[in-house]
Amino acid sequence: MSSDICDITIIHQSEVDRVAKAMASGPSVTVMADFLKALADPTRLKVIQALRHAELCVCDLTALVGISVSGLSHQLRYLRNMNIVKFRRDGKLAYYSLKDEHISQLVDLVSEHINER
Amino acid sequence: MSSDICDITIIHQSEVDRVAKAMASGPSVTVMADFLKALADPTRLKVIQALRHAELCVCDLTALVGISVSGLSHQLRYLRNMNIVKFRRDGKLAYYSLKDEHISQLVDLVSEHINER
DNA sequence: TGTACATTTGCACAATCATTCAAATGAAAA
DNA sequence: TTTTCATTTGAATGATTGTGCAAATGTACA
Repeated sequence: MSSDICDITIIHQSEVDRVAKAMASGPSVTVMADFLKALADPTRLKVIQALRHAELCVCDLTALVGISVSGLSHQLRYLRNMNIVKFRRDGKLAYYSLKDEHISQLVDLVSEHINER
Repeated sequence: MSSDICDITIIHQSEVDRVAKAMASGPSVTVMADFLKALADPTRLKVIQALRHAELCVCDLTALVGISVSGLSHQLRYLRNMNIVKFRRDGKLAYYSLKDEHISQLVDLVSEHINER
């Protein structure tokens, strides 16, 4: 059983309908992809891994991550906008830390997944 | 207490050392980032979400994802290389499915995280 | 064999993005 | 105030990547 819609050939129409309905619930893939994109970068991942162990200022993070100060600052703003990290200012220094525990869980799950192959 | 190394200013040397040591264990951030990158795209996420509900052939996936057949094929190869999906051939059709349960867990965790804000 | 259809592949292009440099801002000390 | 240092911002650039088109491959059927 097959049918044509807008140049797209659908082989199993009923299955497609069923899956399409199931996919409709839950957050949009765009939002999810944007969030995952925030984690899918070596520099940002290093920042997150570092902040799991301590609250750190920008220049200390720079040493740990191995990037220019300004490059790091760009990434920190990115992570701030995505609600992944927060910061507080103490004199001349800005201290960054993780915003909540979800991120740690996710990173752990990814670690496990990679170790298990 | 501060010191200079290669133009990088470290403010809290002992903290940096401690965190650097803690970060050394576990899979490399590059590998983790590559894996996350495979999920951090709306098209690929749609594919994954669809395959969570059924094993599907390429043309059915095309209809569900809303992309050209060749574009989808490129992404499927990508996901295959990353060991995220597998496929079997049945006559002219290629049926794709998720390779293991880790991916589903991860997607669920991301969904939850997004819903909780 | 040749035809028809599903899928893959190679190439090209537009868009996104991570990074650096230079300049600006914030904040404390002199 | 001026100076000094930590951090942020804006602009520019090189690299990566998601996508579609056209051609090639795989597979079954006539």
